[in-house]
Amino acid sequence: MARLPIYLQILIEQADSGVHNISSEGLAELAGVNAAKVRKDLSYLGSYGVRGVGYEVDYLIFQIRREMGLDHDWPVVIVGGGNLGQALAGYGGFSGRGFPVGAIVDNDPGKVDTVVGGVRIHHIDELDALVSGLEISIGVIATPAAAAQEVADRLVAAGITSILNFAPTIVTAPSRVSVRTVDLAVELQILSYHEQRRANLRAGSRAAGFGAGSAALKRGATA
Amino acid sequence: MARLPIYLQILIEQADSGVHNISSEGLAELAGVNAAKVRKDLSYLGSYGVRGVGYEVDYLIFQIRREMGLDHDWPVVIVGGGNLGQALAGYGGFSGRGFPVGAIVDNDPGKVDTVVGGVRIHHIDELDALVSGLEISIGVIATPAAAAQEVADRLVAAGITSILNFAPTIVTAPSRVSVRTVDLAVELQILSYHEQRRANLRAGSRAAGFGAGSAALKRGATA
DNA sequence: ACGACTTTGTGAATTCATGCACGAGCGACA
DNA sequence: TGTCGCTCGTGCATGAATTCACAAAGTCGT
Repeated sequence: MARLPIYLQILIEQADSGVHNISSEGLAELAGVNAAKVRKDLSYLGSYGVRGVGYEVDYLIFQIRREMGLDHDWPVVIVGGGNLGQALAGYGGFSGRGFPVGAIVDNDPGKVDTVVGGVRIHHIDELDALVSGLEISIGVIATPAAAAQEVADRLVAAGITSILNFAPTIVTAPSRVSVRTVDLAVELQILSYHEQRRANLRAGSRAAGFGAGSAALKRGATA
Repeated sequence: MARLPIYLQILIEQADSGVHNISSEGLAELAGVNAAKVRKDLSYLGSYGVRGVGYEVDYLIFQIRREMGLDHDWPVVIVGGGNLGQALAGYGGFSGRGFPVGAIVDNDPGKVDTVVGGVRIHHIDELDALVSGLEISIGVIATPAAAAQEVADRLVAAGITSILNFAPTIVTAPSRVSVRTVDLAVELQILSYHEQRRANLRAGSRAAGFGAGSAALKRGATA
């Protein structure tokens, strides 16, 4: 499930705060979800809870880590040494959480041999060698949108089986390859949508005295 | 819905390629979803399709933009002038898509007055003035996890109504404020989970000759 | 040692999202 | 102008996800 990382994060925070046991209710509270959902999610991993007591934080962390494959590092290769690529390489949040940047590649010869975040940029033609040499299975696309699909194809050809795409475009890959796209602007657009809905609601309730502001505006605009 | 930004993106690409009309089927194909889903999603905006023909791309773009509040810019304030904050400020993907960086603030006096991505860093104490002066309603948290909640509180106090949180922790805010957390490492963890599942499946089928690799491993580890 | 209390794990019910199938409307063409 | 073909909009069924509710199982106090 996509919620396991969230639980894991909370559990680690709790462990750091010296908490040894946590109930499904407590965990649900911190994660902002339903307690039964937490129990179902965790029961999917096996029966690691103790009735009347709760879950032992450390053991649960261990089990989630194991289930998610976080009991060892997964080196990643970043494609694209531009603004975003450099930021990701310099951003400590990757290495610090089990995803060290094994390599950075770019197609611009001018960028090759530059050092970013302690890692030297290689030419993209060396991708295959780097991937097999460092046993990398995760690739990060930090290129402009226009290049994203071609990069994805090259990553797949090099043997990558998981792709994290930051380019604002949809990339396709064979079904055996996992692809996740994170478009930072899309996240903002979703917030903008909420802002707009709030604005519509305010306008709607002011104008018509009822709550269906969005629908009212829609009809009003087309009438 | 969370799919509108994806449709929008595809539609803009199509418009740039000179396409004037698109059917729900065509759009579904490009978005990698079901055609009926596309029609339902779009019908939620109103009846903007023409039977027998499809949807007029430009008009649909206009309508989605309007519905999502993307018909005008939403300036954002970035809190945190560190690695990530600088990267976000320098990353063109924000300004280019209607979210110009109106201001950057940091609590480190040493960073104040530095210029990043064309924007000068202010001290966080000026947050209120900047937010009201520039009519900013979206805040971006690019600080370490430990500071995130306090920053969120200050953003809310300053009048921000939407928060995009890049810190790897859960931040809470009043329900009138929208919060989205994007934890880059969590995205990688989800990929790692898929990698692990693939590995488990391979191991499971090799060892036992059936597909329930994950469950088999689980029982094996606890027995 | 026993009973009261707490919390898990899970079957059942409900809600939500998805996909199908088809009627309705529009353009094209004779 | 009438008919045919195409595609939208949407009621209905199916399936997944979420929530409820409760028995089983454990701890703690006496």
